[in-house]
Amino acid sequence: MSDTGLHGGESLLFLTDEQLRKGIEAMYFAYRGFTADPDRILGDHGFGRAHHRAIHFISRTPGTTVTNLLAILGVTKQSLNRVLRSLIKDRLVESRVGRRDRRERHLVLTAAGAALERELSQAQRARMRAAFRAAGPAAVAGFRQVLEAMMDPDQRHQYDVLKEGGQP
Amino acid sequence: MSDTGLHGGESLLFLTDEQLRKGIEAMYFAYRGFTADPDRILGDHGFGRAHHRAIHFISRTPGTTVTNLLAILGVTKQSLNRVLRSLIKDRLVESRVGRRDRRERHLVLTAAGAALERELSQAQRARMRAAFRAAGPAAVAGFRQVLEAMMDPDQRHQYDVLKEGGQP
DNA sequence: CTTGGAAAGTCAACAAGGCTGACATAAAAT
DNA sequence: ATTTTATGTCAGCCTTGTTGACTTTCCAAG
Repeated sequence: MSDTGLHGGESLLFLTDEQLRKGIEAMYFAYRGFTADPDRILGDHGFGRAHHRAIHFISRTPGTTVTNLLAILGVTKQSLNRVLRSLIKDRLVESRVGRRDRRERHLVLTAAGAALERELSQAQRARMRAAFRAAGPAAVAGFRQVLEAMMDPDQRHQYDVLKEGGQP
Repeated sequence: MSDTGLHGGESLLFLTDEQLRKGIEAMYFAYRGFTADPDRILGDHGFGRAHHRAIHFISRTPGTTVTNLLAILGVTKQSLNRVLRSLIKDRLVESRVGRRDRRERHLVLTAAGAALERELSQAQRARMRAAFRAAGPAAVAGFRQVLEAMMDPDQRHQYDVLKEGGQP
């Protein structure tokens, strides 16, 4: 652990149940704000949050396979498949049969898909930017530290792979 | 449009699209960790996340009315009613007719309801505590600042009312 | 080469929990 | 007496999760 520096008679007041409860409620209300703008946009286009997640991660790692996406999203392939099918039908995502392994489907956004992705991520970034700016760089660093410590190890791994990787 | 507003000589590197994207993904993966433990417990008991939210806020403000809960949770009364009905049927929540205003229903947890609430909140606090401890007090302060800045104003108001209030 | 299993993806059906709309009742407010 | 408010209920729809059964494709052991 990151040298908690909590020994001797140090104050652990930030670990009281009361402080934890505030953290829990902050997480709950903030997440609703976090998803509010994309949800509105998606509703206008006739999609849901599940579509957003697929679009986001396909945009992040173009050409990813269904199995890969499954690991990131942590849902069943049947559930993902339904979402993917509607995105493909509406020409936002293209599914390409793998060249080496023809069982695989490689997923990429079409121009229309990329346009929706931009619309969604711009809205979400705008809110995040406002929050970051209001809180300042030091707070942002703390925010990220706590969130990373809160992830399940598996999810944390998915996050880390994306974190620095990006599109090479 | 990275580096939206570099003025003066100030470094706004923490507001680049790349940093914002990491914040967005951190929020997504962390929220999954945040809900993972309660979801497991709820599944064992045959309830869902919606029941958890109701139980949590009834526990926080015992005797609260349905309308009040509606404002906090931001769902329709039909949706909340379905959840409440099953909680009442299973004797986790008690609905008491208002004394002053007999249209109102005041909601309180039964002993069984309080027991489940403890089980859920202990699990959730344990994870939050581990994350807080790993990140340290300064990070926790930043975490809360960013989350509060990310809330919608209405939600922020609900949060503030609860924040200091507790049970009077 | 064949065959048997594993991996990738698809289809069908069900459940939870959102939503809207319409309506009922009781009590408070005017 | 009338209107408004708080609550509850029925019916029906949608999204998004689930499990089970199935096909296609690949690969490796015989």
